Amino acid sequence: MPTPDTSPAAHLIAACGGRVTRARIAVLEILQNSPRSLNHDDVAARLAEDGMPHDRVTLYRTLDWLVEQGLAHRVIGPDRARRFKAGGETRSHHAHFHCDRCGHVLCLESIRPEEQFTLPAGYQPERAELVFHGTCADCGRQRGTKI
Amino acid sequence: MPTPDTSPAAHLIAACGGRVTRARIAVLEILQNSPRSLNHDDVAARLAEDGMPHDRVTLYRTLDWLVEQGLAHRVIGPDRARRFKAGGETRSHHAHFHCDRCGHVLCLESIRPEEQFTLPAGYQPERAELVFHGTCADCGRQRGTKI
DNA sequence: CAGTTAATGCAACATTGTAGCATTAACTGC
DNA sequence: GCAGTTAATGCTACAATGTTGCATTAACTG
Repeated sequence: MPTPDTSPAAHLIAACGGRVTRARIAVLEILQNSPRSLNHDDVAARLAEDGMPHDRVTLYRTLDWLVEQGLAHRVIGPDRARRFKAGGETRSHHAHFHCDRCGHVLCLESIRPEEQFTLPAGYQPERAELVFHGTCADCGRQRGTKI
Repeated sequence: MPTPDTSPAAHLIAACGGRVTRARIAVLEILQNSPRSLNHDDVAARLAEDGMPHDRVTLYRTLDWLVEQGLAHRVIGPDRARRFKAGGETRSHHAHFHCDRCGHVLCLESIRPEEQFTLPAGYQPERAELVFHGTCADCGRQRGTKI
C-alpha cells in the first residue's frame, strides 16, 4: 500500500497490542470521522466506497475487537441492529440523543446529568443514563424523508 | 374449556374489539403477573409450563397485537431481543432509580429531566429518559445482602 | 527473509423476526 | 344450540443480523 501507516488510528491500534491491519485502520478512521453512530452496513458501504471492501464477518470481528480494546463502543438501535461509535464507553457522564426517525445516537457532551441532580437520602447512584428521544437536526431539516 | 373467561385479561382484550382467544388471555396474564419484562422465549416457556404451548409465530403476532392495542409495550434489550411488559407505554416525565443490587426500579417523581436541559439547536426532543443506577436506600442499609 | 501466528475470507450455522397460506376456532345470526 | 363467516392459529419458508469452524493470507518476529 502507498502510505505506511503513521495515522493516529494506526497508533491507537498498535498501542493496544494488536496487529495493525488495513481493516482495523480503515474501520477506526471511518468511525472517527463520523459524527453519528454507524451500523455494519454503513461501515461496509464506506469501506467499499474507499475501494477496500471486506467480508461481512471480518467487519463484525473488527468492530467487536475495537470495542473490546476500548477504541469504540456499541449501542443497540430500535431496529435491533448494533451501531458503533469511535471512543470508549463513556460510562455515561454525558447524555445521548436518540433519533426516533433515523435511529442514530448522538452524544451530547455538554449535558452531564450526574452533576445536575440531588437524589433523596439513602440513594447511592453510581452512574446515570440520560437519553433524549425525538428528531435529530438532520432529520428535522429533511421532513418527510423515509427512515 | 373449563372456565369461561371472565378474567380481567379477557375483559381487556374484549374491550379492544379483538377475539378473545386463549393465546391472548394467557400471554396477557403472563405479562401482567411478571414484575419484569419478558422476551419471546420467556413467554413461550411459561405458556409451555401452563400446558398450552403455542407456535413461535403466534406468539410474535399475539405480542405485537397486544402492543398495538396498548395492552402491552415493548423495549429493546441489550441482547437486541425485544422484551414486553403489560400496560401501555409509560411516557413518564420523571426519572427512575434502578437498584443494581435488588433490581427494583423506583420512581423519582421530583426529578423531571425535560425541564432541566437545553439541547443544541436543531434537536427536537419529544421525551427524555433519565435512569440512575446504583444502590437504593434499602440495600444501602443492609449491606452484603445478595441480589 | 523465512517462520510463526493473528487476521482474514469463505461456508455453514444460529438467533430473531416476517410473509404466505391452509386449517382451526371464536364470534354472529338464526 | 347450530351453521356460516372470518379472525386467529400453526406450519413452512424466508429475511436480517450475528456467530463458528477452518483453510488461507499477511503482519509481525528473530
